[in-house]
Amino acid sequence: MASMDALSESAEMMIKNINELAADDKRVRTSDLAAKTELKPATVTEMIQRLGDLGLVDYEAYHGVHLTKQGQHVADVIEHRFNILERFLTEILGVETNEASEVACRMEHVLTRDVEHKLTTFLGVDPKKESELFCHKININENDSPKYLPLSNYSKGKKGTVKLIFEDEQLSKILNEQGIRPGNKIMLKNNDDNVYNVETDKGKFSIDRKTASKIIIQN
Amino acid sequence: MASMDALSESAEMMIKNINELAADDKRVRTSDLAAKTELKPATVTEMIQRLGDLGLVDYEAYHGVHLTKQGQHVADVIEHRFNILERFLTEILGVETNEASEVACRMEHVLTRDVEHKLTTFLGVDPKKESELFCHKININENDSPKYLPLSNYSKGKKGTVKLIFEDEQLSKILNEQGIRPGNKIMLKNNDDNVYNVETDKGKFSIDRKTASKIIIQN
DNA sequence: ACCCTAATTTAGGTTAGCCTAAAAAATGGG
DNA sequence: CCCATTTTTTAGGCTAACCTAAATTAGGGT
Repeated sequence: MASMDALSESAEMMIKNINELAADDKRVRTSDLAAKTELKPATVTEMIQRLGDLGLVDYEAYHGVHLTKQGQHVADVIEHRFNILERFLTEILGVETNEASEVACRMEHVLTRDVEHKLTTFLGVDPKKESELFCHKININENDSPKYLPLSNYSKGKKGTVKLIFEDEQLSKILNEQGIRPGNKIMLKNNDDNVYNVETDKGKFSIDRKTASKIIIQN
Repeated sequence: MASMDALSESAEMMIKNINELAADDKRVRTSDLAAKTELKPATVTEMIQRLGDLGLVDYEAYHGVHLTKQGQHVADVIEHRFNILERFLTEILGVETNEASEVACRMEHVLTRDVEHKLTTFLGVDPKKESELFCHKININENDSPKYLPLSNYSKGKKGTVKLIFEDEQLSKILNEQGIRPGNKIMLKNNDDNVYNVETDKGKFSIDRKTASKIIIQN
């Protein structure tokens, strides 16, 4: 499989754009790609021919392109990298949307798989969902993740110690009574998008996602 | 001035390497740059001539290069971007050092000023500068003999200024973001044996005792 | 079915960024 | 102070990624 790392930024951008223009499996036309990428049609032709040689697109002269399975995989990876970078820039750093898009669009080409995975974990997306994207499974190593994480980013079964609870005094009091307080042990039993089921020495509790994001745990 | 954004990654890398090889204002030799960049000497010559045309280096045939004021500025920006990216990758994401360096080295060329600043803020003050700040400020204050106490020794209702946070870099970053950082005001609202409820200009937080003991406050 | 237009490709040019090989300049030991 | 060795530059070549202009093909309207 043509390793991603071998692809130039231009090539990756072309694949990304092909993917974004591909409506219900239809072949994407040269002129549409030219418009989207702001390149001249002749340049697009040259590029998609090269991508064809690499087996990333199915190119037929005068009849546009279609991503191959390999090409689709590359597109998925790029798209995911763009999304997490954009989320990081806007949600965590507070960068304005347009600028975040632009920067994410340039950074997406230099992320490694490991950094991508760790950033994803940091942002709180279930890494298992992510791993479906890849043919070969990522080994989700327990001890290579960041040491301090919001409860909302914890994965099922993980245990840790509460370090810090943000913001809400009222809430803090309630959590306190349930044994969720700085210094105490906590374990995330399981969760879905909105509900985090945890266990402390006081028993079992269900916490909503927003609240969970304010509870920092040390593993 | 030649806007940074106009520079290619290669050009920026060359400037970075010139800067790193420049010992006490001496001119940097082509062969040393070739060794460091793993490019051929002929390629280095070509590049530094182009940088010379851009006014970023002072190039004299057969006598190496020296960064101009403009070139030095570019080098400083790149270096700073590299440092914060590397710190983010290692300290926040937990990426292994070698990989963090490599990724930071590729990302440093695509950061905007705004993202650079926001990431810097996110990471907080450079720990080295932090300790300087600590040393300088100790004697500046107060008719009252200033007291330096760990937060864990503070009594209810007492206000003070955070001076130093010990030991834990990871945790330090988190505290930093919440306004618990050297120089900032903090107030202990109340506490029991294990939980310290404090207020800063960023809001209210609960901190465990062990953590509180690492936060030194000046009243 | 044919032609015209729009879409596409080919042909050929440019620049940055790399290379090798050859020429030129610096340098230092006798 | 001279020449042999090392360092640097020049000359010339290559590829990716862009371009324009010209040739080619596709496809719709009559």
